[in-house]
Amino acid sequence: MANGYTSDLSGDDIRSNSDVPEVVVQRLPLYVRVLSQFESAGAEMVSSEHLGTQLQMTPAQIRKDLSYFGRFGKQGRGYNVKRLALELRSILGLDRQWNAGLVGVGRLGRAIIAYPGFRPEGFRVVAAFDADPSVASSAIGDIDVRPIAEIKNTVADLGIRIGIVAVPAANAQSVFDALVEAGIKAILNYAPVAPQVPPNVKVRGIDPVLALQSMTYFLKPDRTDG
Amino acid sequence: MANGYTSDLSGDDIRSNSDVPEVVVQRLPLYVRVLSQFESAGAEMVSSEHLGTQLQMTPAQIRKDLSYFGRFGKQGRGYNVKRLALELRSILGLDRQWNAGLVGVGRLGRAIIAYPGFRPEGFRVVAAFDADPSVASSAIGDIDVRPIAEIKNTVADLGIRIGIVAVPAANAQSVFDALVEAGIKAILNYAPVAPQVPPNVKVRGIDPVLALQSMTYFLKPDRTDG
DNA sequence: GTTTGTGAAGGATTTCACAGCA
DNA sequence: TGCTGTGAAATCCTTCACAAAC
Repeated sequence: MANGYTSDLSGDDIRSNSDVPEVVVQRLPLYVRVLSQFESAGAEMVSSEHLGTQLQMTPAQIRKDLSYFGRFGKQGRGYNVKRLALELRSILGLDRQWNAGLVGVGRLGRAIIAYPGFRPEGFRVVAAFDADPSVASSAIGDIDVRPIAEIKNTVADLGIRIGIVAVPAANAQSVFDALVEAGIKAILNYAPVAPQVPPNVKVRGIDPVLALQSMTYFLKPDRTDG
Repeated sequence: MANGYTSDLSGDDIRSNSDVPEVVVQRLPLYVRVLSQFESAGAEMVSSEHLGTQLQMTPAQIRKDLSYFGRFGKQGRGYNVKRLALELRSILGLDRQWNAGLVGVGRLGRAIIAYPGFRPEGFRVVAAFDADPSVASSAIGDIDVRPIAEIKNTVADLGIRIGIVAVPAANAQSVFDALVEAGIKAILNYAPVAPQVPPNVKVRGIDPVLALQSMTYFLKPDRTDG
C-alpha cells in the first residue's frame, strides 16, 4: 500500500511483538510470492543472492529476516524452494482459509467482491454489510448483504477474523468502531482516513492516492517533458 | 497503504535523496489529508499534539518531519492550518495536475479509470494501453485505448509523468520495461510482482493480498472463534 | 502558559564480514 | 568452493528534553 499505516500490537490475543520486527513480517509475504514463482518455474534450490536480485534487496537482509524464524538453508547450497515456501506460509498462517467481512458495497465494495485474487490465496469474503437498507438484505453473487448492526453477530456466526472497509471517508470511523466492537483484530482499510483503533488491532491501508502523492515529490524538479 | 516496495532514487532527473528520509516523504501526504479535514472543519490553528492524536503518532515526530522542509509553526500557537496545508502541497508538487497513463484495461484497469478519487487530487488518467488489439484502438469513456507499442509516443505527446500498471503478473515486467523506456519515473503497480526497474524509477505497489498476508501472522495464535 | 524547532540520546534496522558447514 | 547464519558495526529513524518564541 502503498504505505500501510499500521496500528500496532501487544494485545492479549494478538501475537505479541515477541521480538520479530514488524518490517520483517511485512516482507515475508514478498518472499512467499517469489518463492512461488521459482517453484512453478521448476527451481529446486535458491540462494539469498538470487532472491535478493528478484526483490532488489541485499542477500544479507533476506538471510537475517529468515533467521528470526529458523535455519532453513544449507551452507553451500541455499534454500530448498518448496520447503522454504511451505515454512513461510505456515509462519504467516497462510496454510488455512481466512474469512473476511466487507463493509460498504458501493462501487469499490463490489469490485472487491469481484476481485479474483483473494480466493487462491486463502482469503474469502463471506459476508457484506451496508448502511443503505435498500442494499442490505439483498445479495451480491453468493454473498448476503446485511445491515451494519448485524456485524457483531455475523462475525461470530461465520468465523470472520478480518474486516475490509470500503465505505466513504465520512462513515469510516464508525465502521472501525463497529468492527473493533465485534472483536475484529485485522482490518484492511480502503477508506481515505486515518483510523482510530486500539493498539491491539492491526490496520493496513490501501490507498493509491497516498502512493501517488508521495511519488510526485520526486518528480517535482520537473524538466519539461510534455 | 499496503506495503509499497519502493525502488529508490538518486537518479539525475529525479529529485535526489538530498537528505530528507524517504519515510518522511511518505508521511507528508498523511499530514496533507488531515490538514484538509481540519480545514473544512473550520479550524484555524493546529498543534503537533493535535495532529499526532489524529494520526496516532508522537507530536515530536511530526515536528521533526516538518522541520526538514522549513519552520511553519509559531511557538505557543501551533501551525496555521491553511498555510501548512498549502506549503506541504507545494512541497509534494500537489499544486498542479499530473497526467498518468494506465496500462491494462481489464476488470481492474476499468475500475481504476472509473475511480473518482484521483481527479479531485490532481491526478488524471489521460491515456490507456492494452496488449489486446480488439480493446486497443477503442475508447473507454473519454479515454482512448492504444496498443502498448504506442506508450513512448503517447507519453511524450500527452505529458504523461506517471504510469499505472494493471496487467496480469505474467505481462507486468514487459510493461515496466516499456514504461521505463518511455522515460516514466513514477509507477503505481497493481500487479502482484516484484518489479525490476532502474534505481532512478520509483514504484509503489498496491497489493491487498500482501497486506492481508502480513496481518494473518498476528492473528495466528488463534483462539477458536468460528 | 503553550508549543515550536532541534541537538543529542536512544532505539531499530540494515549491512558487514566471517566462522562454520556442505 | 559456495553459501548460510549471525554477532558486531554502521546506518537510519524516533523520541527526548529544553531553550527560544509567542
